[in-house]
Amino acid sequence: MKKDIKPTLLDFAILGLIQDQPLSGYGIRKVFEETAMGNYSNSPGTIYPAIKRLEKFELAEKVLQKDTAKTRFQITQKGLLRLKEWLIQPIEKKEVEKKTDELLLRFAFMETLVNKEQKIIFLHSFQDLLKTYIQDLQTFYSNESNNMPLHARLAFQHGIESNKTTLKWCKNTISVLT
Amino acid sequence: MKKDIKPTLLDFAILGLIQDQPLSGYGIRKVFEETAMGNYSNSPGTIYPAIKRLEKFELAEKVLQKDTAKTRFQITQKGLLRLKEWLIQPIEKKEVEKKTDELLLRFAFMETLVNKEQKIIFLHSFQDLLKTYIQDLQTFYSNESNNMPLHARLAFQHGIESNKTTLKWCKNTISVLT
DNA sequence: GTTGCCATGTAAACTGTTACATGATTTC
DNA sequence: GAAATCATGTAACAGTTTACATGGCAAC
Repeated sequence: MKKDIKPTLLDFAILGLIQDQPLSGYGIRKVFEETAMGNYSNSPGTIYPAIKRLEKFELAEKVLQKDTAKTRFQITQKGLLRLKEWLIQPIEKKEVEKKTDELLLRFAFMETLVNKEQKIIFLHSFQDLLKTYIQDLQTFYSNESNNMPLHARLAFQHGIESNKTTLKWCKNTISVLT
Repeated sequence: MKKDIKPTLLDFAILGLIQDQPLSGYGIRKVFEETAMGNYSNSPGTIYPAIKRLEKFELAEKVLQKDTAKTRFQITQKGLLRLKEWLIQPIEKKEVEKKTDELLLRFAFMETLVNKEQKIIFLHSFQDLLKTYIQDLQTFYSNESNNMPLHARLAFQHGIESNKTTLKWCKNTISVLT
């Protein structure tokens, strides 16, 4: 039992951050606190246990320090593999509908770890699923908007427009990468 | 101690749903599962404890049934007050930056519970905070984009475009309501 | 008559939040 | 030398997920 290692989204966010350069726990907290990156908690009670989890799973490890500087953590080989696996896993319908942010995070971390073909596959898949979803939303709206209260209708429109914006981004990003 | 009743976002989502018509636990689950509404868990282990919470706080109560039909829950007077309080609370910077969905949900639930002036105040506040945030993002982008990896840059652009879309929605919605 | 959905719940494990605690280093 | 920030952690608690369990009712 307990064969599967199931890192949380936060775990992957940390792995993605340390894929380039090692960071201290505090450094990670600062990134989550100060940059626009992610809605991840930057509280010590979240970050330090998460780092411990990654160490336990052998996805991250302490950097051997020469001097007595602060302890920093780097990604392991196993961690890189697991991160890459997460990055290139097929996109699910549910993710497009409710977890756009997570997909964007995955894209952001693909820079060096994923080859160009896989990036394009990812973006095309994202694009196609978005098209279908937008269609569904619009069909629903055509059929139901007369029965919907004004505010529900307006909020629904926001959903449609948001997804259209993401679709445009997909198109543009594909053309940038090609 | 334990004076404060702090409903979770899920609690408010349920309260908003039952502000009109009573629903059963299963009915609530179906809404979360089938409609585009919210990213809220529809698992029984989440919904039923949440309903119990609401009952404990006296924000929702069982509907007295004549026949032996399934138990449904309705919002109480206290629940309506608490919901309204949540709806009209001032928007914080952090919410605009990281919790757009929650703000949209609040707007969707305002239909009958909040008067027109308060709706407009809400939308103007949302709009103003968005303008500032977009400015900040663009300033950051101008200064830093040359140091940013391609994927980070592209993901960042998505963030800017998303917020612009929401800003447009605000403008349009204000004009619809006025 | 059995398959599938309606309907409600519980238990264990885990994650995340909040608050507390501590000490070093930097800045004014 | 006081205040702020760097830096790491722990403990209690609350909420969510996952899996399990159960029974009624409808359809075919």
